[in-house]
Amino acid sequence: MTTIKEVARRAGVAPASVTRALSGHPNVSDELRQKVLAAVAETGYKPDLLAAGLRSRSSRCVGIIVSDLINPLLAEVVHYMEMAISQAGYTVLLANSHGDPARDTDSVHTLHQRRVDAIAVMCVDERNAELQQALAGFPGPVVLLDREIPSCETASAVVSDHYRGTYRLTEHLLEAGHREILYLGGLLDTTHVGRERLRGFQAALADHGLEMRPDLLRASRAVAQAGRDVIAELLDRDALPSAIVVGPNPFVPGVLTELHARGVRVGQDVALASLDDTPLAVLHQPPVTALSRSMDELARVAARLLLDQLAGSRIQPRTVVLPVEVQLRPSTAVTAEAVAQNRSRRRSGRRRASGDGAPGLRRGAGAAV
Amino acid sequence: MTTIKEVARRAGVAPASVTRALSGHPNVSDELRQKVLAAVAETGYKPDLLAAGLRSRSSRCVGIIVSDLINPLLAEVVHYMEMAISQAGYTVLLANSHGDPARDTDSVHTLHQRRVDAIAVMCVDERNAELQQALAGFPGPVVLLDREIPSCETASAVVSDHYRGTYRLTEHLLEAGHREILYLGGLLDTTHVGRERLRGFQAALADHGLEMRPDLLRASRAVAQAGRDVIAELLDRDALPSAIVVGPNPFVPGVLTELHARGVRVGQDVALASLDDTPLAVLHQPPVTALSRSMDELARVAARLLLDQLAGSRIQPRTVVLPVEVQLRPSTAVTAEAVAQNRSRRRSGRRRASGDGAPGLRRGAGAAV
DNA sequence: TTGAAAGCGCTAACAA
DNA sequence: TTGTTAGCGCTTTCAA
Repeated sequence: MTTIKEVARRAGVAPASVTRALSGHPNVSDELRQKVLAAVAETGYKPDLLAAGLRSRSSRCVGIIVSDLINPLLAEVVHYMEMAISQAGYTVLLANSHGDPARDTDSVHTLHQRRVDAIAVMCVDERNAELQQALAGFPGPVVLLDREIPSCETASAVVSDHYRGTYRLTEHLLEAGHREILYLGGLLDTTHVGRERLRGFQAALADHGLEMRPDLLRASRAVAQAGRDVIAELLDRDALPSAIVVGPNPFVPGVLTELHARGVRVGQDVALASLDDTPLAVLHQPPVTALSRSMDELARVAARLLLDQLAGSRIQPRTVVLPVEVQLRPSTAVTAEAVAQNRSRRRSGRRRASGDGAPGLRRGAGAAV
Repeated sequence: MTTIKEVARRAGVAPASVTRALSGHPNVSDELRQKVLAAVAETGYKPDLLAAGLRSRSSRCVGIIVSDLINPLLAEVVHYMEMAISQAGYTVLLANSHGDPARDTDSVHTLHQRRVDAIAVMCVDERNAELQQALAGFPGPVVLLDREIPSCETASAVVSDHYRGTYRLTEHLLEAGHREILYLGGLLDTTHVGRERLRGFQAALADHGLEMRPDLLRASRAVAQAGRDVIAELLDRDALPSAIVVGPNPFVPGVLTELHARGVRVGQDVALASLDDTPLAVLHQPPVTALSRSMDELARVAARLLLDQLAGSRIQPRTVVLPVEVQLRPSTAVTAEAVAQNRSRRRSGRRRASGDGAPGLRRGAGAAV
């Protein structure tokens, strides 16, 4: 590997002049620059960024901590953040927590040791005290994405307006007469997302004179099987409510799979709404009502915040709230009353044609409503 | 930030002894180790990995180049690779090419300059000469994922058996009597995936005495809109064939959207198969036949190859081929004959109820087959 | 088993 | 405008 010394020797100049010529230093003569560029071209010299970082005390790297890259929505955020970050001349160090809060903390330490200039955080558990401490000890700017850590005063945050989105989605169900609504969320209190969504759901219920029923509140890590299990269990107990609000997008396939398997018709025997929008929600028959938001925008705003702070503008850390849209689709175009009728009609239909293999609500699940 | 000097001073030992104590050097007395560990605990010392990397000539970082992280399948590979790599004590540098071949090359240079110990490559265009040259100039191990660069003798490769998978999928359609099959692929010759899939498709045709019809071969970058456009154009020309093979998963939503919009019933008015499996393919009504493979396994095998080479076992670079499964589903459970019948029945049906707004094949698309 | 010295490759600070 | 010198924080080498 050619070093700066070798280039300097060939060009007949000092190593520092090579640095200056290559880094666009203002006071460099054309002649010197020519000599240096020629020597660089000859040798194929590429500066060692490890050494440069050590000396200049800036690695020009940004760390991204993500709770679970297998979630396409989070992958999308990383995608767009990487775009903005690399465009600004920084390289991304990626740390994936795989749903384990301890890894969040480890990642901050590792990134710190690798001397990244800034960190973007989509952690598993924002309440984790060790994580908070590790972030507080990190010297550079920190931006949280859909997370909030009030204790961490050096951190900016970009969040979607999950409260408002979920409130309006729930309101839509309540206005269709639904009084028993299953809320199937991710971990409810580890992140801003989980917390605000549940808060929006509860507020909408309260404004319609309803309380959250503990038996209709389910939460678990955002893995597909969980969605399936919850629906299966409710159907087994003949306790499927007339409407379902399902949170993190990994649950959606599981919920739909189990409903199909049991012959429960979405949009007829149950109303279904998702708090994340996906191609599946759009293309399912019937299409599924969902909350949508721009992960692109989330990423761009977060990257801008980080890069501005890195560029030295002494911007105060701040919180940006981005809008969430309700995408109304046929899966919720059914009133509670219609759900009850559909279920009882199917029940009696099955009785008439008893013993046939046609799919239908098992064990008269409609009676539970 | 505490440095090794400060720790050494506190422990009353030499800096080199701190390194030895912390790095598990064999010849270190218990006493010295205790003193060092105490000083480390007191100060919260964390070694500067930039400096360590500079001196030891190994950054303990691995670069991953990915053509487009927004593709959930690629994100999944990155997810599992990161898992294996970080478990081995390495940190991942992520470089996303956003579909631009020039960025592939840039990324290799950047990662090289950042002194990563190895590179995993899912590039946009494996034929790119600059990329090949950049990879050849990289001193560490290189592993290609679903890519092949014969010229690069230092690179291992892990590929899925796209040829065999696509062959069998196509055979399945041919056996149902389909003779006009649209092949809607990604860029056909820039990667092993694209090339092998097309080769498998053509081989299956050839073995049934058919040639590839240029008007039934479409290719474009793997973005959603492309799928939609191709179907729209074919329907506009009344030229939709009886079966469709659609390649990269981003096309699938577009294809389905357009078919739905035009009232073409998948599995009745057209047979549809996808070369990538997704939750959408599984949960679509009717479910869509697709090729599936384990991205998890792909990633693990690739990571193992890289890490083994890093661990010094002088393994020859080699190519590993992983299996691809055909998931038969109802979307292809329709013969060419049935497609023709369905289309003409719908056509006459529409004629009887002419002028109504019901969805149906426009302009008698069935006649084209 | 431990310490002292050197130096990885670069850039900042200062001097010319 | 350019060169010289020093040193970022660590690990390696060599000597004790």
